[in-house]
Amino acid sequence: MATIRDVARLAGVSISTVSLALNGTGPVSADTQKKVWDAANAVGYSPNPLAQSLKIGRTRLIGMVVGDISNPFFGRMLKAVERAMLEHGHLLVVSDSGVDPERERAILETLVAQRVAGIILTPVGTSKEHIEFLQSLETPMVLVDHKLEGLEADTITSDNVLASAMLTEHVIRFGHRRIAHIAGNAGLWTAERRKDGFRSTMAAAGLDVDESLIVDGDFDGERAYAETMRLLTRADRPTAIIAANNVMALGALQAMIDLGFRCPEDVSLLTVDDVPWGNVIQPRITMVAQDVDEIARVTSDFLLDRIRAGGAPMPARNHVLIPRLVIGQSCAPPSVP
Amino acid sequence: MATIRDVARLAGVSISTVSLALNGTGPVSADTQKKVWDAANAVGYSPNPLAQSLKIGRTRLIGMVVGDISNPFFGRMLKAVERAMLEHGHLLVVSDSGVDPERERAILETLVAQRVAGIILTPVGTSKEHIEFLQSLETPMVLVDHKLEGLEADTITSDNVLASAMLTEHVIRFGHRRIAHIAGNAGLWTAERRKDGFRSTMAAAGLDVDESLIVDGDFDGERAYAETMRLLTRADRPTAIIAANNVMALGALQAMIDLGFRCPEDVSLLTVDDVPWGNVIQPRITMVAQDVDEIARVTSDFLLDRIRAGGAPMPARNHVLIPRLVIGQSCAPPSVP
DNA sequence: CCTATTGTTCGAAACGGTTCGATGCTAGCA
DNA sequence: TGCTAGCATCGAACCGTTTCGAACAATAGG
Repeated sequence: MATIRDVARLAGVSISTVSLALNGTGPVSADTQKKVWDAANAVGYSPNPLAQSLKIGRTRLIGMVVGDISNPFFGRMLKAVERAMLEHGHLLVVSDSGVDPERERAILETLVAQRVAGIILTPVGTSKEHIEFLQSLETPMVLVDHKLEGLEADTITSDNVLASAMLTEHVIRFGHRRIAHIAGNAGLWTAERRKDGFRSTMAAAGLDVDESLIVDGDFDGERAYAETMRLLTRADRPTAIIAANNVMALGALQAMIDLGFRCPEDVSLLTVDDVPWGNVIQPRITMVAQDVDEIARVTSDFLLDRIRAGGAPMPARNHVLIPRLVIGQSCAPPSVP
Repeated sequence: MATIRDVARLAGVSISTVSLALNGTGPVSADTQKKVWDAANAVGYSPNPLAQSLKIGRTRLIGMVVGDISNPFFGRMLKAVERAMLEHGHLLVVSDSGVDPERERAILETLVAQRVAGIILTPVGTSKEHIEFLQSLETPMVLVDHKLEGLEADTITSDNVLASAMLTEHVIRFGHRRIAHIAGNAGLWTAERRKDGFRSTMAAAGLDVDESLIVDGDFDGERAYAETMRLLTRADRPTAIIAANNVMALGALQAMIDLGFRCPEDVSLLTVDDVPWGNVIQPRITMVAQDVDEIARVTSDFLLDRIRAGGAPMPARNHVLIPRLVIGQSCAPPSVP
């Protein structure tokens, strides 16, 4: 591969002049400018990003760390973010933390060692040390989906309380009283907020919350399947289920089907987050949807702004998405009132 | 961040000795060894990968370029590959070529400039120049899903002819005669082979192939939706549809639902590739499935082998997956024989 | 005619590692 | 005792850039 020296030799100037000319930094006379560009084209020169990065101290890589890469919700976001970043000359490094704080931390350390330009993170660690660790990172960072109390950072989140409140409100209006909630990982901000929204709406409607109907599904399809099995085989089974995310809703639906329950005739089902190919799934599940493209756009914008700022202190911004209720066919009045 | 010089100073040795000791290359006495390690731990040293890569000439990054990142099939593969690579100290850079050869080429050039250690590619370019371009790359590379005639490279593919042959055979046995095929992008190896399998099986069964029933769906859900709409509103509509991939099958199913056709009573549907959450979709679609984990494993193994070989010539290996027919409830005898 | 100014260009020092040839030292052997 | 091997360590070059202060020529001002 041609180096800056080859260009300098051919153009008959020093390598510093080549650098100045090609980067447009520093004053260079018009004809030198031309000589250098011609030489660069002649030898097919393109600068070695490694050498540049070593000198500059940072690369043009962006690290993206999420809990579960294979969640299709993430896939759609990934696509939009990747495109936006590529337009600005950034490449995307993706990693899966497997919802494991230890792993998340190890990956982040690797990314920082790699001198990535910025980090997009769906944080799963919530301990005090973990937050201090995140705070200590110099790298520009935006948090998606979760928010961490006590961490000063840009965030893009949904109004999670509102999201599950909307679902709860909706299903209550159908006359349901025994409503189950399949929650996400205990301790995770998003999961807790959705739980809060469920509880407070139930309370506001004057309904007792049976704590045994709030189960932990770990944002995982299999786990949700098992928990739903357990819920629906109880004598006092719930008449409606609200899942805290799409994957768990599908797990729950699977369990219903396998047990021979009809949805919505026997059990109503609602979920937070869009379901992949939701409209070919029967019944169409009633949900609150988030605009993935909006998330991707804001995430990219926030991060690019911070990168441009070059580490200069910036007030943390917080973008809250307003969820939208999408009515499907998965809700009906309870069969046994 | 601590550099090798800090370690050398603290340990009272030269930086070359530190490098030798830490990397285990070169002879180092036992107590020097210890001094160096202690010093390294004391200052919290970790080598700068940029500096290493600049010297070595390659990074520990792996580039992965596919046609559509957001395809859930890819998401599952990504997860497995990322994990395998991380275990070997590699990070994964993902890119979406959008099934555009120009874009694919630009991305590959960027990756090569970045000195990635290896490339996983789902190639979409098929022109002669494109193949020559790929051949000219020095970087270790494996091709997934598609194979390019005339390109000497490791490949992981399905027996695509067999895959669609199995589906065609299956649906013929139900008594169908007018069978449509929604194919992938014209010219793409995988798409053509699947088309071949369809045609040859029809011919072998003594059935005429109505060429107007073979439509181009570009491996795209929306496109497939539109084409299915067109197919099913014809007077001589087909009684069965074979989609060349999962996303197109879902698009086709959506079209059927929207037109008020019942599946399988009115139209049978079959597909190549697993469908995300296929078992909650009604009806369960009959398909030939590929083992994603096997693809991911073999892909990682092939690439890691090549990276280990350090660019030394190796015969190209070719792994062919045998597809497995998974019977669903989306096939029935034709309603109008 | 000398100096100050301006506009270009250059040399050299980083950035943080790896690697190879040279060097110093000790031990073994004649 | 002198010579050679062999082991451990070191110095320096190098990977390919950026950047900064210095040098230089030409022009303007006094």
